[in-house]
Amino acid sequence: MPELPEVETVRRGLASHIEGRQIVDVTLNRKDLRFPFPDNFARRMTGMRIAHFTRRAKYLLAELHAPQNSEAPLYWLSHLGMTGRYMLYQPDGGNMEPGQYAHDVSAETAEKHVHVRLTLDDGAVLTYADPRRFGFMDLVDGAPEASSFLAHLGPEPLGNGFDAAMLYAACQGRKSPIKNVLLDQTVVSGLGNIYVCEALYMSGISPRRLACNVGRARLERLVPAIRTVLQAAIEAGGSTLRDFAASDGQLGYFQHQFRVYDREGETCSSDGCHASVKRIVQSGRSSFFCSACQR
DNA sequence: AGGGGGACCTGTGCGC
DNA sequence: TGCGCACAGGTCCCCC
Repeated sequence: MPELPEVETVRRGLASHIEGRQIVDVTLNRKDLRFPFPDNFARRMTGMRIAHFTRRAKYLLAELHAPQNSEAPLYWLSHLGMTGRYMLYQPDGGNMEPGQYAHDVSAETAEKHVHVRLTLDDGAVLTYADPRRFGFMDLVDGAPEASSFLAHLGPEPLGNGFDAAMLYAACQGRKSPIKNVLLDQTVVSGLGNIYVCEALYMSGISPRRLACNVGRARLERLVPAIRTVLQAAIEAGGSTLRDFAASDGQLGYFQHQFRVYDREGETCSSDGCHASVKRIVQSGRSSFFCSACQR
């Protein structure tokens, strides 16, 4: 469940429960996901304490420390691919699954694809399920930003390094559609198909417009639109977290409403517009937009 | 060098 | 009810 807001929701949901905990057991049900697990993955994780659980783009990062020693930390990196999901089974029965998503398979189906199981020192069990196995995990020694997975990522879209000036620079000479540029994780990292469609709709820019033909004024609208769309989705995820906290994990489906994504044929939701939402395919992926509002 | 298309997987939902 | 096809949040890799 992959875009930045869902990954951030997973991070927020799990962080307070796993930070400070020691990993007492790691079980792998297979030797690979998208890539093989690194050598001695389970052995290297076992006994470590989870100090911080953070996010970079769509990656989750756990900083692990060996107890009673001050060696440099080890970083556990994971990416959810398209269908990865974490479940936390707590000893008091307050189970939780943060960050569910509209296209998820059922919980029962996900159960059949649990590939990793961590037991923590408070008795909680953290599982990772991933039916399509596009997700992956790695262990990183030293600075995680130097990892080959993170080294080439562009700035965080919600951070200070992302603004209209840098996006304008990135668009110069780019003959591909603006949509493709926004999906390029080396330009800005964390956006995916859904929120790019939503942000382009919100800022009135056609997904087909070539990046080199998007003027400064449009980019000045696009950047805050991206931020607004992501923030709203994170807040919607946060509201589901509260539902989960009060339940046994069966409630709180991710209810974020999309304005254009997956709404082909529906009437455009902009005031006074009676056009219908179109779907086209760009670089093999669906784009949803209003050809009247977006130019 | 940049960009497009295929590959990696399984599940789901639709039309016939 | 069953079968086949299209499609799904991502990104890596090859080839033009």
